[in-house]
Amino acid sequence: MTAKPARGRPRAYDPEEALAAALDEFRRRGYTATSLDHLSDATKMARPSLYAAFGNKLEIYRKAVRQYAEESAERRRRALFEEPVLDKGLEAYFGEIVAAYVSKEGEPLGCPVLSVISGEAAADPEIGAELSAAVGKTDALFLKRMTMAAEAGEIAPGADIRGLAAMLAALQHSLALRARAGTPRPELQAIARAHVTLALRAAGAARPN
Amino acid sequence: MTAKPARGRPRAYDPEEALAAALDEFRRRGYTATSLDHLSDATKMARPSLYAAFGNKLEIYRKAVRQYAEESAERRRRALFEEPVLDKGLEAYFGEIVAAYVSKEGEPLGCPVLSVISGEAAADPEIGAELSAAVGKTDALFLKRMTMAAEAGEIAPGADIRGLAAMLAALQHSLALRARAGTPRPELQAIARAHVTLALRAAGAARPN
DNA sequence: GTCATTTTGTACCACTTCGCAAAAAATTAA
DNA sequence: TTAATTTTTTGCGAAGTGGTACAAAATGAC
Repeated sequence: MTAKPARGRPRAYDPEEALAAALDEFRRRGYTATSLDHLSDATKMARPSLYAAFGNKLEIYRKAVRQYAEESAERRRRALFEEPVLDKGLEAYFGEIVAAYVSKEGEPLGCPVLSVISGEAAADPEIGAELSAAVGKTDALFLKRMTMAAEAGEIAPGADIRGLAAMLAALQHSLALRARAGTPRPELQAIARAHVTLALRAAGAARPN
Repeated sequence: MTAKPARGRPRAYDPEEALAAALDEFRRRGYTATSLDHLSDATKMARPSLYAAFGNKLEIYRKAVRQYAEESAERRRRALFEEPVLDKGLEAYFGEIVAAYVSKEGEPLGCPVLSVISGEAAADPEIGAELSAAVGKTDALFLKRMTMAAEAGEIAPGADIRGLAAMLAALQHSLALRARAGTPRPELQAIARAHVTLALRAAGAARPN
């Protein structure tokens, strides 16, 4: 990843930083309310540069989300799967989720996807697809983990694997929404813990507490 | 509620119909993406009439939501409380929720509040308050119902009342989001049923099935 | 009919929106 | 130096934004 010497005028911005700044802007304002001028200010790139580098508004958003997902979601996936004990894996996963849904300054901003494009998803098919894909990925993740847990005998035989996965996804959706509504971080953590505990009890799991 | 003879030129619109049409527009497009022109078209009211009748955009939205809430949320509240058996009450409640989150034509549009203003809630304090209030009302509703159930001995003594209430609220949040992402009605129903069943099991409730 | 009253319709305001064309600047290669 | 290449900068344009002023229209009261 060393910088190539390039040929023409060197670019005055770092694409990764720019996309991170753009995502932050989207996260604060919502998709539609974020204008290219806002993005231009946040990234310190002139509008035509933005356009040349990333494309139109939707493409900027998509690229910003992809960068975020590759960095953040991967860490969450590991938290969920590299811990063999289901209870602890879920604890770690939702710890990462809560951390991701709160800004560095502590503001509960919610999810860069769920909390940001929900409003536009019904009217714009492309954005609808984006939201649907995000939901689907989370579902698949939990379904896989619950299947693993069932095979490992961590949850009662005959338990409703799909239902349990959906129940955990619901927690994630709820955390995104609550964060967006301003619920502070400690409360989000408490909600996550209680929900996981109850879900495991419903699963007939080996009692953690 | 009979129409008063009034004095000046009679209004050419029905306020209730206009607010319903406005809410539908908000629901389809999201808050920011819905312009006064869109509302003007949908309600067949000229923009100045809209303004004179309901106020600015945010007030139009608020009044449209209030009308929806008074009509729809009241029915849900009754479904939840007038059925003494917890299981059946929850079934009825979420049946109403799913119905409300799908349009008459069958399009899964989500919640007129949760799915519509989530994007704007972080940037605009007034909208943030609106979202927060909506979340809080649902929480209070479930908390009250679970407290009743505990007193009636429908759930295990010492059960986590707050946690269970939050878990049911999470289902509602998840249904709003999934509907917004295009999940068809039968699937929403199935998700709701499974979630309620699992939540009741976690509560140590009298087994329904 | 005439007046007061209320709603409607037309037109407009200042501002913002996305997107782009074209020129200027900064660099490497020759 | 000159040429080639890439990025930045300036500025524009057509459309849309929320909001409003003001005259025209439609009614009941007198």
